[in-house]
Amino acid sequence: MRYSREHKLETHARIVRKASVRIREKGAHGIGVADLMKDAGLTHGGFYAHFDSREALVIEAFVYAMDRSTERWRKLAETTPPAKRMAAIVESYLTPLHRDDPGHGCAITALGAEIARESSKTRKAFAAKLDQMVDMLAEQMPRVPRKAARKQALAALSTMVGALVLARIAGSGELSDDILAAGSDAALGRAASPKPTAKKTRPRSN
Amino acid sequence: MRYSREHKLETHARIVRKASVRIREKGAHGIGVADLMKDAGLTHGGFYAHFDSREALVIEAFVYAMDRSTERWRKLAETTPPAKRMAAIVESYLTPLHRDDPGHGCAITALGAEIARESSKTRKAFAAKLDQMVDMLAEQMPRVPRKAARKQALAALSTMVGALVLARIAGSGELSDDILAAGSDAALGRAASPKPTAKKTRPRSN
DNA sequence: TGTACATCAGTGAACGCGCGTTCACTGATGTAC
DNA sequence: TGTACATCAGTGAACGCGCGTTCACTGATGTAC
Repeated sequence: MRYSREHKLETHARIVRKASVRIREKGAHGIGVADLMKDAGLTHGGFYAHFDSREALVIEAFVYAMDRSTERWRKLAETTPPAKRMAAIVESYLTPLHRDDPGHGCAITALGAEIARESSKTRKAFAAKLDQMVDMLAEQMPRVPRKAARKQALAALSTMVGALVLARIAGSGELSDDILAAGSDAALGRAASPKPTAKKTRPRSN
Repeated sequence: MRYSREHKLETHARIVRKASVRIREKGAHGIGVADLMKDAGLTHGGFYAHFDSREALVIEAFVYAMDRSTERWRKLAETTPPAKRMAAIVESYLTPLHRDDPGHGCAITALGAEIARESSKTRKAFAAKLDQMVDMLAEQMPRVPRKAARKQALAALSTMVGALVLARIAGSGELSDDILAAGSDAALGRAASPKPTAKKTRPRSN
């Protein structure tokens, strides 16, 4: 063989890694095979030595991005006291930094709506990774029964994803910053209840 | 003129109306000019008698969709007692019906992430309509100061949009229904707080 | 009122371009002897 | 160990196709007289 087995795996991984950034930046259909290969330092002709189709790369790139997010959150949780874990995750998510750099951010926000329209195969790969991510989040809720923890995780993730989508639409002005703040408070149960006269909960210390 | 002035306005409106459905279904780049014109009962050559560019139609179609959503919510609010207005809006939003019919649903969820990547002109048109929608939602919160009402509206809308995105990724199984339920509760402040030992707030009656 | 003309929404062929994919070829390296 | 051969990741030209856009033309209707 011209190159060692390792070399091919490394090249493959590099294409996926670079593509996962560019696809999050430009959308699942926003960048072509030739440009993606160029980003990895190659020419487009070699693409099909690594992937059956463009769609196969999109799936791999998405899975890579989701695994990195989940892993980053797990590490963040490990180095944070249990009671503050969700807050640490939510607050690292709803930042101007994340809003302004979709290429290195959450793949759900960058690609979610688009992927929901892809082939059943692509959507299912996406759904499986989403499920893993929710499980990981649910694990960060100490002393909450598994089912309730998952529900809280789903609610928090919904708010996080929605707030980031809205903030990106709003650009980078005051409205956008307000959205990030409102999303953080809501995801952490700090927001005033929509019932107008409800008092704010004062959580017991733990 | 071959056709009356009215006729042209009607045709224009019909193209926009049909396109707004198809674009929400297929994505901002998911359907071509020829198919969009076909949907309106025309051939593609006539397109540029109505629009400067494809992008101009995308903007009009998006604006149309946002106006319809805002208007529908306003009407729903009018026929609902003040204390139940947000609940009525949220619960009509997070349904399997809405999840499974993006073409007639919320344009933010269907197109948000994609539009955030478009030209500045398109994104700003989007942001202006988002702002209007948030204002309308904030008005549905009786006896809450304007600023707090807007914050609550932003939080609720974030949760609604995020939950619908996640539900669409999840497809139509159990996970998907769980997401809708968790999103509804969270958007209405009914969710348990992420702080594990906090008591649920009992809102004063009003 | 009736007639000749001007208008322009709509048609359908054609354009140039970019895309995903294919293919014959290359040449550095692994492998067999 | 040294040499001849086989492999296959990567190259770059070419393919077919669909897209947004342009354009010459049509013909029903509004308008001027």
